[in-house]
Amino acid sequence: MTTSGNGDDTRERILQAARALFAERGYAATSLADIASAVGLTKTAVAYHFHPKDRLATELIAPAAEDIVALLAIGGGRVFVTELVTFVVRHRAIIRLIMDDIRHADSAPPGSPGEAIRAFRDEIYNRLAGPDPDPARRVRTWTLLGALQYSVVETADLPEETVRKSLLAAALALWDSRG
Amino acid sequence: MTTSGNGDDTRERILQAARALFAERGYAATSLADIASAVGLTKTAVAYHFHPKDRLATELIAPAAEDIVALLAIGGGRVFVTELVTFVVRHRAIIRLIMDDIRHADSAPPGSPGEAIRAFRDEIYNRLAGPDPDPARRVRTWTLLGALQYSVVETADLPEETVRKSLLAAALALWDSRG
DNA sequence: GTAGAGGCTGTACGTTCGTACAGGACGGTG
DNA sequence: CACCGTCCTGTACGAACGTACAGCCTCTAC
Repeated sequence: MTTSGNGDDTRERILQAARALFAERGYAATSLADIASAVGLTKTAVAYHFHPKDRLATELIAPAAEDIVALLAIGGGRVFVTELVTFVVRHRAIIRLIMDDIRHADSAPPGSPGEAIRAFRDEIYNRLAGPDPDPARRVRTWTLLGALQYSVVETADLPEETVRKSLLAAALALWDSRG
Repeated sequence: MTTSGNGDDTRERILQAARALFAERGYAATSLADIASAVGLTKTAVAYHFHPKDRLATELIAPAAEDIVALLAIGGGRVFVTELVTFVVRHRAIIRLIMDDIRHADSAPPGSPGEAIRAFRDEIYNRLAGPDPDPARRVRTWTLLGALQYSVVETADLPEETVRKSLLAAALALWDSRG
C-alpha cells in the first residue's frame, strides 16, 4: 500500500462518498460505517475527519452558500423561479440535504447550521408563496417545491443541462398557471 | 379508569396515531414508543397489537387497495392524471408511506406487501412516463410525481376538496405542457 | 367459583447508531 | 536518534430501536 496521498486526499474522498450516499438514501439513513466502507476505511476514521456527523452535511452544503445569497438577492417572480431552478439543478447532489434531511435531524439548536438551512428553506417558500397566501396558493407553492426537489433527486444520472432545461419549462408552466 | 372499550378500540386509536405520525415524520423516523406515548400506552402494548412494525404500515395502506386497482384500470393520459390526483389527495395521510417509506424500509423480501407497493409505484411512473421515455420525459414525470406527493403532505391541514382542486389544476398544467 | 382467553406491563436481549479514548504506524523536524 | 503531530485502528460505551418473554389483571363462559 502506497498510502499515496496525505489526509486531505482521504478527506475529499470521504466527502465525495458521503455526497453520493446522502443523495441516494438521505442523511439519517446513511451511517458513518456506510460511508467508511465506501471509502475503504473504518467508521472511526470517518469520525476522526468529520466530527460530529453533522459536520459532513455542513461541509457538503457550504459550497452552495454563495449561490444561496445570490439567489435570495432576487426579489421574486418569474426571474426568481428561473434562478431557483438553476440553483436546484446545480446543487442537486445536496438538495435533499437542504430540503429534507437537515430539518428532521435532531432538532437543531439556535445558531447551528441546521437552523440557517431551515431559515433558507422557509425564505424560499415565502418568496414563492407571497405574503398571506391563501390555501390555493399554498398548495401551488408546495407543488412547485416538490416538483423541483423530486425531479433532480431522481434524475441524478442525466446531464445537468438536460435536467435544467426540462425542469425550467415545467417550473414556469407551474408558475404561470398559478391562481 | 373505566377501561372503556375492549381491544379493538385501542387498536383503532393506535392506527390513528400511527397514521398521523407516519404522515408527519415518516415511517422510519417514528418509533413504536412515539406511537405508544401518543396513545398513552407502552411500546410493548403497541407491539402486541401490531407485530411486527410493518403490520402497522400494512394495515394503514390496506384500505387504499381497491382505489389502487381502480386507478390502474385506467389506461393513461389526462383522465389517469385526474384520477391520480383524486387518489393522492384522498389518501394523503398514507401517501408518504406509499411513495417514500416502504421502499426504503429494510429491503422487502419477494411476496411481501412492500414489494407490491413498489410495483404499484413503478406502475404509476410507467403510466405517466410512457414507454422508453427520453430524458426530458423522465424529468417531467418526476416533476409531476414530486408535485403530487409534496403538496398533499405539506397541506394536511387544508380541506381535502380545496387541495384537490388546486392540485388538479397544477397537475394538468404540468401534464399539458410536457414535451 | 373456577378456568381461560384477551389485554397490557415490566424486563431483558441483540443490533445498530454516533461517539470517546487509548494506542500504534508513519513522516517530517529538532 | 529522538520527538511530535498527523492519520488511522481497535475497543468500548450509552442510547435508541424492534422484539421476545414471563407475569398480572380483568372480564367472560361454563
